[in-house]
Amino acid sequence: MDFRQLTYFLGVASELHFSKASEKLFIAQPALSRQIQQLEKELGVLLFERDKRNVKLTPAGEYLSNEAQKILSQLDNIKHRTQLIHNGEEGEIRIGHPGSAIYSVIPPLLSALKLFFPNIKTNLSEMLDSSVIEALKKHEIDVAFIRELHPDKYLTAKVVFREPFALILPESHPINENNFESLAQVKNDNFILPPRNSSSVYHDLLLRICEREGFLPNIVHESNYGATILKLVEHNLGISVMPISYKFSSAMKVKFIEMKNIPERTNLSIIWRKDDTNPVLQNFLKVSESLDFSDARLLK
Amino acid sequence: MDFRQLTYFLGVASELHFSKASEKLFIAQPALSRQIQQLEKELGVLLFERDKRNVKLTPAGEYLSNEAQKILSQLDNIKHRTQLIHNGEEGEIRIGHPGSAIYSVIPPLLSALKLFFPNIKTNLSEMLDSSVIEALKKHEIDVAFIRELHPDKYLTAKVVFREPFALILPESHPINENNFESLAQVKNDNFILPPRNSSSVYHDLLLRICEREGFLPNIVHESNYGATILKLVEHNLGISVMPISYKFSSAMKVKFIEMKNIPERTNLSIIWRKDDTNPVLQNFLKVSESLDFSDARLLK
DNA sequence: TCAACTTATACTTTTTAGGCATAAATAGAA
DNA sequence: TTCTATTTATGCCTAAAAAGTATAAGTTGA
Repeated sequence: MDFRQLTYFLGVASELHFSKASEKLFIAQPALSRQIQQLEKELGVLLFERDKRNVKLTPAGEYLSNEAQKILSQLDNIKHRTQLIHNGEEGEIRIGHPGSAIYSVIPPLLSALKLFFPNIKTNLSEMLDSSVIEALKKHEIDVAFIRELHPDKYLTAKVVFREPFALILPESHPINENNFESLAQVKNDNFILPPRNSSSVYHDLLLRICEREGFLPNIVHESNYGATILKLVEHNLGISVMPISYKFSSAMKVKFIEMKNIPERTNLSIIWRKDDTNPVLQNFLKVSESLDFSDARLLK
Repeated sequence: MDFRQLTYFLGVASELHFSKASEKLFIAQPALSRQIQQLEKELGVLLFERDKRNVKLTPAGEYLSNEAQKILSQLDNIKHRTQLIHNGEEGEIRIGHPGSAIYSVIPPLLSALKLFFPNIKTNLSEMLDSSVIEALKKHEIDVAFIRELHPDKYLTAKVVFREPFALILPESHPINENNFESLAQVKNDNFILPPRNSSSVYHDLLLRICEREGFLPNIVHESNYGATILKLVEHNLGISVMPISYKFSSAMKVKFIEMKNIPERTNLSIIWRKDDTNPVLQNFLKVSESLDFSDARLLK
């Protein structure tokens, strides 16, 4: 039994006339008769009752006709969806990202993705930089946003977004936007940062600036998550340095003082497996390239 | 695309190795390679990523693999069920019958059918003799039980059950099993019967016997349905004559006096379209032939 | 009884699938 | 680095299957 025979069978079943059906199917009548005979022989089932004048479906033929119709239309659907997947228009992409990306690149990116590829589903996993590489290599995610780059033979990364740092202070702190000039002003404050091993950017930045300003910061608390750090600052347990985009993340009572006058910026890079040919990933990368993640657009 | 190609595709998809798959599929490796290429070309979709060393499914191939598996197993199922229908082991048979048959042949027949052909469904329609012929010819039913035979070119009928008549009397009536001898004893009673046009057996029977006994019955009520007639008798509105099997039909307060001493019997025949080749019907007829609808078994 | 119509069969041609030999590419061993 | 083993792809030929043409055979209705 093959699809051709089923199609022929449906042709005869709908015409109930071999000659007419053969015309519609663009084959000769004897060829059609023989294919039907063959199908009947293979199944061991009489599908049509025919005399020299009339053709009608047997109950088994009736059943097969309904089912064959269904299965052929299913098959069309499968073909079509297979093609969509091939073109990367349908499927899922699993994205790893630091918590902060939720306040910057992710919303516009998902909007654009939805616009151009409405049938691509996304699966977002918030994860620390330290987990991203492993998750990619284990195929647990397909693409990620990451702050720090570790060049890797099997991965490609590309900076998509740069943003300045902000000094995070409790509301009661004497420093404010107007009187802030340099980090030296808070050299006696306690600092709260992510642990060095999970994300070195803050440490390195802080240490670099402090060094420039001639002091060594006193780190008193550590936490992996931005929201936790903000909460600790709010409760007067210390001050911090974070990417400015966290400003839009919550309604905590802390001050964000953008450090415009220092050259350091935090990069957000997109990273994926170099050899990943998944068309959904390719489309995801295209969309992300097409977007201009300028500070202006994201931070207003 | 045909089933062969899908089967080959599934073979490669499960082995992820063309040479091994070709062995399992009992064809040469180049033939397999070419069939897969052909499938890919027809779909316009790369199904496998292959270098000279490794073969793996693309996302589209992954999808197709799942779907193809489903559709091929569906197809197996369809083949199987088509064969069952061909053998008359699956399907539905629509049965027309007089109300009285529910109290005689139908229960043992349905039990036997269930036993031998558990996948045949039945659809019972109670109908008057007068509707049966038309319903059969309109293909509204496939087989029927009928009391009166009207020989018909397109129908075949066969007597399956004979039963004696009973005189139906209200409980208060002076005649009883012991003192009943002949219908002449009730020649002055009022009779309740089905209308002549819908079922002549009762009329004809009654008239024949009465004629023999030398009187003309007084028919005062008519009703098509046995239960109605019984109710009217119960309420003392007259007496009736009905097949003895109604005795087991209800708990109405009426007396059934079997008229053993008269030769007349009512026949119940099975009737179907002579040219109906529906295998379910054939099996139904076989089962019904295999049963012995003797009075003894049914009326105890 | 014959003409018209419809499906089936016989035979031939065309198309497609499959087999064999081998090329091409690559990983891993020597 | 070179060679060998392994694996998929390609070229070419053969075999099988499908489709075409002509026509037989059976049936209906004029």
